[in-house]
Amino acid sequence: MITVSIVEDDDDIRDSLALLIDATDGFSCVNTYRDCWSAVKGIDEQLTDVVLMDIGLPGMSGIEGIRRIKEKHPELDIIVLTVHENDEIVFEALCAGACGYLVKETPTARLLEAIREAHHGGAPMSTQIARMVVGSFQKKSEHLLTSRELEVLNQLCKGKSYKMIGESLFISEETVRRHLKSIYKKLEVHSKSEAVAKALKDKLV
Amino acid sequence: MITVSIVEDDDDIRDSLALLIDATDGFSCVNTYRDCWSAVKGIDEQLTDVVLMDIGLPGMSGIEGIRRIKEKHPELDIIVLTVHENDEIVFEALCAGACGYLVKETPTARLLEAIREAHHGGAPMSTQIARMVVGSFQKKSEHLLTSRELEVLNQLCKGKSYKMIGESLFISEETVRRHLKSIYKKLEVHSKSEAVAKALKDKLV
DNA sequence: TGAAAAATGACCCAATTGGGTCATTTACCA
DNA sequence: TGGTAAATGACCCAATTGGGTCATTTTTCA
Repeated sequence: MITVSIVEDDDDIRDSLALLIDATDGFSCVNTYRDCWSAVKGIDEQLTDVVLMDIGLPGMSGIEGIRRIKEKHPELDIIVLTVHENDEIVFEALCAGACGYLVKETPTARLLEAIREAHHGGAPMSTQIARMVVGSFQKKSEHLLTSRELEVLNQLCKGKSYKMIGESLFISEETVRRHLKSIYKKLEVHSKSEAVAKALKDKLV
Repeated sequence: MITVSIVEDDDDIRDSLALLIDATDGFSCVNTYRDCWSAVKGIDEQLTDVVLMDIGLPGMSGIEGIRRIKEKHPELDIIVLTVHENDEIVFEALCAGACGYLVKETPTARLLEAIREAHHGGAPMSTQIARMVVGSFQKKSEHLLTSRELEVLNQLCKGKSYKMIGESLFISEETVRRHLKSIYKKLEVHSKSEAVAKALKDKLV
């Protein structure tokens, strides 16, 4: 028996979800919440296996709610159930600790399967979301930097000093400085740390 | 009709995969390769929709092969098909440009579905892999750093100088230095760029 | 083959950083 | 309620960095 909590402000949707889950063999909807505050508090006392969570809620944002719930109960699986298929929100939700992301139009059969999947260590997502997530790993191949500059930037991201980079690449420290100047200009940054931050965030290395 | 290439060094597996795909309605196995070199060259001349790729190959590593193929044909979908369910390799493959990752034991029905899914903009993965991928977004909540130190580190990752961090957090530059010293000791680093690299790689911020 | 791009190296100087020591106040927990 | 951790601030000094200018060689490609 998989126990489920629902966080959803729309009364109709919340009730019909609860009804569906309770009516299905192997599932039990233990409690429902209309906002994040009560969910964070309620789940503390009445823990469930899976949480279905809307994130377009009034009051505390769903993202913050996910963060707080996962903070106290890391083993719990949270599936986001929402109308937003916006890039930013998907990644924020996953970073906050959601393990799955479905749009509300998901057919009930798939929704039940997703709950099962989440509880068994999976990460239920729509195919579009999955591609977005996987795509976020791919490097941006900016032809902006030359290959030598990329090598230097790479070393920089390992925390090396000019001197050490020079030794690694068998060039003088001065040449490292030359490359760095060029890199800074192209990336529009003014310090090592900014360059490293940009390189890692934009997956240049 | 979805066209498929196969890269796989084991003759038996390669042939039976090709046979399966050709025997299925809506699929056509256009060519097969026993190593990455010939695949990179061959796919140039005979482009397909999807590539099934083993990555435990002799010669050029499958990862490098993925990188080279995607470099020339970014629109092509590469599904890794392997026995390795090793963390590192999964992420390397995805970073290199693979859109899906399946283990070789995958039932044929699921494999065909995965090819279809990849071609329609999805990212076919086993449930365990999907969770690994999603899990990689979650922050490591190291209690190592104090909350104030995390704030400072956060600013540092935006490329700010001590002076600017001090202004942002309404503390003196000297106090920023104090926190940085403590952060460096805890993270075992010795420069801003190393700290930024560690913070971003380990998702501390 | 000849121009453009890339890679190499040097010098100067001000600003920033890294590491050391010392000290006070606030917050929290046992 | 008393000790410990956290947060704040200061000074010193050597090393590193960032930005400027200048110049040569090698590679690449039209």
